[in-house]
Amino acid sequence: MTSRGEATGKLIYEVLRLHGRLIAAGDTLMAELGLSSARWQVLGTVAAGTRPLTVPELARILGQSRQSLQRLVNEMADDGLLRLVDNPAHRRSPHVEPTDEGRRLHDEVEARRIPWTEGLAAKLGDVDAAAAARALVALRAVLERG
Amino acid sequence: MTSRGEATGKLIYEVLRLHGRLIAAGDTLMAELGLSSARWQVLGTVAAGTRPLTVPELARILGQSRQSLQRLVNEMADDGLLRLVDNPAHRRSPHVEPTDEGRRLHDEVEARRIPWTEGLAAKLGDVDAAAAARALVALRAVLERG
DNA sequence: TTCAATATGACAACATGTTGTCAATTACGA
DNA sequence: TCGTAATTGACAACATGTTGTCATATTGAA
Repeated sequence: MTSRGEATGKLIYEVLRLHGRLIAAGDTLMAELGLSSARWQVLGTVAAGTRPLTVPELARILGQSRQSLQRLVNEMADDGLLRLVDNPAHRRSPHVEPTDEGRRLHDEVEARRIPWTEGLAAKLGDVDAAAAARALVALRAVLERG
Repeated sequence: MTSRGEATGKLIYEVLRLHGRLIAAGDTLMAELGLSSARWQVLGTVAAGTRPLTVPELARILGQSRQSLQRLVNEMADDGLLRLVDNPAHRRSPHVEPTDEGRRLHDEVEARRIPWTEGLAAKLGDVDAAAAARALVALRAVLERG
């Protein structure tokens, strides 16, 4: 094992370890809103997007299976957070949009997420989060290519 | 939102996006061995450890709930991969150890994981994976404290 | 030593994620 | 244009993860 290999393996291991703690923290932070981490991730992606997305596109962005996202989106639509609107470019695959209630909830998510993130950033001191994020983007790109 | 906050938020978002792809890649890589990502993570942590671990310790290391790990460990013990041995320091909470079959499987996991990781590392070019891993460790430490 | 707080295993209910399958639609090259 | 390959939604089966609860064991402070 080369030292570069060791470092990459460590990075992957840390991504796996961090994930559970981020989900737990997110669930706690948004519990008052009745939103799970899975749901505010979807809401955030849909609400922040500049262009409308279909369910399969959402799944690719979030790195999950098409079927998982389909079910989650259907449930969130049933709950009045999302709306499926005609996609002129594809008769079968509608665009996913937040409803007014979805947008309102997303605003509340952001109102909690931003100060929480700022708190983390402050405690991170001089850690270069931007460089780390770029490394993760690069790793994701490699995984998506191969 | 400060620029440090933005960077931390981006880092968190990328951890969430990357996780699904790593699980998928791991499942594919180890499918021949009949091991899911959840199982080879447990096997790796138990097999690599210098000291024996209890189920709650494993859960804390992997960032998951005690109950999830308990079930997974019980199932893997039923399948002959793990063994629960008396813990002199705690009558109720036994140590989790790999069986011979578990160790053999772990060796095969490593025989697949290492070249796969080296391949990723090579494709990552001059990305500083070690620095990124240190940033994730720091972020995890902050989450675990707060 | 005693006793309250904490930790642990077991179980249940549920949310979230995976794969596989199928029919229908869409995309694309010959 | 035609025909095949890829995409999509729906459904089912299952793995993995969460929380809550309970009884029991362990720990630590008075």
